[in-house]
Amino acid sequence: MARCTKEEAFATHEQLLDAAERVFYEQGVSRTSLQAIAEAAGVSRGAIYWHFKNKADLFSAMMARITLPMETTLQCIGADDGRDPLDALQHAILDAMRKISSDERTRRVFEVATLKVEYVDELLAVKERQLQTQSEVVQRMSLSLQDASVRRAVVLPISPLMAAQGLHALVVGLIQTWLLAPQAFVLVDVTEASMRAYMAGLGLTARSGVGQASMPIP
Amino acid sequence: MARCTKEEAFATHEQLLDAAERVFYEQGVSRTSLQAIAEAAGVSRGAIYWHFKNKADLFSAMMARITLPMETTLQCIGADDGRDPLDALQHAILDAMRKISSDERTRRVFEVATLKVEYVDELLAVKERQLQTQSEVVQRMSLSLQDASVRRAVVLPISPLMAAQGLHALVVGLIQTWLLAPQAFVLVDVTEASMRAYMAGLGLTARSGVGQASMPIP
DNA sequence: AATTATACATACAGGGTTGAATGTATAAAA
DNA sequence: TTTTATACATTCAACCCTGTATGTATAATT
Repeated sequence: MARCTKEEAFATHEQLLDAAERVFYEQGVSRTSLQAIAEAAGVSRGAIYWHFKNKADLFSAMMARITLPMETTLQCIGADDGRDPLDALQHAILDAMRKISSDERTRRVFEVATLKVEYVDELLAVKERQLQTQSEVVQRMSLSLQDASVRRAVVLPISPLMAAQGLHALVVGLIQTWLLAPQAFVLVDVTEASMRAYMAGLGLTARSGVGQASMPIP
Repeated sequence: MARCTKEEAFATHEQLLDAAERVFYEQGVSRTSLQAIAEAAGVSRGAIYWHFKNKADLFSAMMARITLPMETTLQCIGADDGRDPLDALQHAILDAMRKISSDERTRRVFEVATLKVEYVDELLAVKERQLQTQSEVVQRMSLSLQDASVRRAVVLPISPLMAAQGLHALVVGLIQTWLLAPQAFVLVDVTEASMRAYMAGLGLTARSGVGQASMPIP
């Protein structure tokens, strides 16, 4: 009830997000009351309304805390100018898969976002953000694939955009199906295998060496 | 209020499912009350409780009406003994994509199942059914891919199971991303292109001819 | 023709949730 | 040191939804 220091306020802010992750995961977003989250965080409902506008705002903040770091990582795959773009892309994807597999919290948030929330009304804004991010990711993938094809002096059998859309769908689908049945397969392994096959089908093969210059065929 | 004939009762049963599709699509499953569905169907809430146990049962029935036909279709891809298994598989997938793209109702139900429902509590049973179906589909895909590799006398670069899991993920991901942004790409086109690339990466190429016998390399 | 089960409609009880309004002790500002 | 804005806690009003129980007209049964 008493006013606390700024650090303490930030702490309860994080505790609320932590609690939201747990309770949303257990009960789904729509069935959890702000009362339940407040109790899980050890505060009153008033604290939630102080830090967040409503449940949608809280959910959005919970999502942002997990996805923003991953998105900024994805934004950088084009900036690594020295490395081979295909290697960078594949490594970034595999790193993301590793994180989803190993980090319990990341996995929980992804499961909530995929299976335990309804994107309607106020939460449509979150869906729009995902859509925006998705569009940017596909765009970057498209550029990386085209760059890789140029470096390898191969002609892609399909347009770079379609190739990127397929690759992105593959990644999204792998995450989705793995979340539905995590024991069905090892996410990183199947990702690596299927992604390699897909790349091979595009005529793109991984380069083990790093920093190789563009080398047209003789 | 009055008892009606069996055909009329079946009609209201279907009307309730129709109304559920519409209202669930507009408001999401958790936010729609049975009252709203009853009104949309032009009946009272009592009618719903007569035909269905509760909202979860109604949702499950709505899903089953759309997915059961598609599932039975998928079950048959291994039974077409005459045709090349790869062709059959690819055609079945493309047919499903065509249906999702063209049939408004199918698309709505898929969108509800993907973006507008939370798989918790009573609805976990529906998730389990999806998981079961998914497992069977992957199994069939695995067999088809292996069969195709034998007929073509090629060695798959990865295990048939992993290849099937990747293919299934590709399909699921294409549906998911397309539902999120239907105007972003043409579902059937990108599916055909990316699936062809994936198959090529597995060393499998489509056979235009039908009914060709197994032909080992000379 | 009488009975019975059906296919709903209506009424009822009960409970949980939201958003806002208000209270308050204290950290921070002046 | 006084003031003020902060960081919550508590209370309140209002609403809607669910499940069940009951009513009832009629198709189907015998």
